[in-house]
Amino acid sequence: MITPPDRTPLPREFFDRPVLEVAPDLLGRTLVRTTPDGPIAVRLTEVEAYDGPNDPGSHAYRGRTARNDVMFGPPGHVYVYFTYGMWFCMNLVCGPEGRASAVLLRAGEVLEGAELARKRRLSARNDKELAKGPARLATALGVDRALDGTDACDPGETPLRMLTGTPVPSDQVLNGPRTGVAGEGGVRPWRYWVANDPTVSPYRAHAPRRRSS
DNA sequence: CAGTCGATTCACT
DNA sequence: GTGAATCGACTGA
Repeated sequence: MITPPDRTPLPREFFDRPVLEVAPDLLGRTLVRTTPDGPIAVRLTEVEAYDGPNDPGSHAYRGRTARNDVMFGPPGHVYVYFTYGMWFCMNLVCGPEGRASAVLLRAGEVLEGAELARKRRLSARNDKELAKGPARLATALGVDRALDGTDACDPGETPLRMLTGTPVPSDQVLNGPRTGVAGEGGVRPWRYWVANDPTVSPYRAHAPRRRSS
């Protein structure tokens, strides 16, 4: 249940800060996806920071391309990418504009619209797994490339909005190496999660794939 | 223009 | 714990 004070949209200034400041501050916030069937609301419990120009793990590390274009735009917009041939993951762009930094939304607790999320996440064995992992989160919310570039700060009838929610006190925020990131970029401790939260995804190191033939 | 591999998930052993 | 699924963005020739 979301109470009125927590329904306030996060202002753009919230995202117009260094990504390492924004990432932990997003924990406990509410992400709302509006669909024709109704809203789905998620409390964020796990995120990862990607800092464009300095970060070998970032999609923006090698410059602007058609795919990562949104990362180079204004803060507060949603960057959605397609990966492993079947999944989508979503990020929120941080400031300053043009730096191409963003926060990957990795997991959350479904607060509202669980019936809708379950229909999209048939393999989930319980509700804790509905949004436990970045692609699962996007799937549960019905987020795909059509939402790439959406302004999450727009107070109007946007399909996706970030609300104030209930920020997590910093003594309940843990951090560590990023999940699945190759090379030296992986060791940066820029993954943040809520301590002892059952919806946080398990850590996995980057797994290099065997060559075919 | 072909080769490589990914900010992952799921089914199985 | 291991491997398959699946496709398109990016790279380098």
